[in-house]
Amino acid sequence: MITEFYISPKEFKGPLNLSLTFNSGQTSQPPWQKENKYFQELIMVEDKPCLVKIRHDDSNPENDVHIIAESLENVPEKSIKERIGEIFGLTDDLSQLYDFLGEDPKLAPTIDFCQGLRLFKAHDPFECIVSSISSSNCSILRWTRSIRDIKQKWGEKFRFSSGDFYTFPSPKILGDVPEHDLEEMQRCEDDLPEDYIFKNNLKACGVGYRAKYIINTSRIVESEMDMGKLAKIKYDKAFNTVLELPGVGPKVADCILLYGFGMGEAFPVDVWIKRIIEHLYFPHEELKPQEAREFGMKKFGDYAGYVQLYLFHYARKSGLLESLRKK
DNA sequence: TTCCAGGTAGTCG
DNA sequence: CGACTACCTGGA
Repeated sequence: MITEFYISPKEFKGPLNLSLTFNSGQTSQPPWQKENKYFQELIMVEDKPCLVKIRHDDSNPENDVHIIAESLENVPEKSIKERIGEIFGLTDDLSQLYDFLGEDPKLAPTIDFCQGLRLFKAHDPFECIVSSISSSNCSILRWTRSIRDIKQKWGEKFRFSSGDFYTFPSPKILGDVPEHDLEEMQRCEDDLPEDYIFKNNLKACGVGYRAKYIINTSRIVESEMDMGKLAKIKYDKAFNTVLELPGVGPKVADCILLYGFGMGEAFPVDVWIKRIIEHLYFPHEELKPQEAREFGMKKFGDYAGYVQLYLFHYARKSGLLESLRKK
């Protein structure tokens, strides 16, 4: 069953640039698959699998956002629209954000570089947790490939007119997956051909030493972490909670809370954000990551997540990033 | 071919 | 507590 509708830009505040939002390297989950002019992904709406295709002609901010959703069961348009709004931050008031950025001479230049860039939230918090762990000390190319492989191997497959799509596996399933070739072999029956290639294990997805973090994190999420509760508690408490997961340090914790749980006051500090903050605000000092995080949270408050996003994209496009490369 | 980027966990003082 | 380093993979 197909649901098709439009969202008028009058329904949200400030501009939207959908391609920019997808391609700004945000660490929540892999970007959606592009087909023709549509970005598409399988998401759960009211617990029902739904292939959502979204398109926006970014050249004109007056244009409507076009949505085509394909589902096996009936899913109300209103629910799909709400999910889209959450995921692409359509309820975020960018005009207000730009007023805030404009007040700080260090941040004002980011506005022109990032028109319509919005926080791209995860559609599945657990996928976001695993993505964030996989992304640590790792290139975007590599961890997105890993997540794609994990979905194909252990997710549930759904067939749509434009192809097969997979859900991200549940914590229960992922917590019980073999860590590496040896473990997969030990679990198998003995009558395998000599040249059998083991590939149904986590390390075969290219996650490296993070495989055991992912498995142990899955088990904790499955047995003792209430994701629904996590979404409702305050940022500070949530931060300390997710910090306890193996493979989750301060940077990954903040990515999980920002992208997976929509906590805009999180300020994820990677090596680049640290260098950018030093360059802009502490030109003759070297900060520790923790100090950069505290500075950002205090100075940017509820906008911290957006400031991080805007600073990084601005630095990348303006050439600042290149000039800050190692030292 | 070797080298290196990139957060976290573990170890040492 | 702070400082230092091993960890895995793939792209340069």
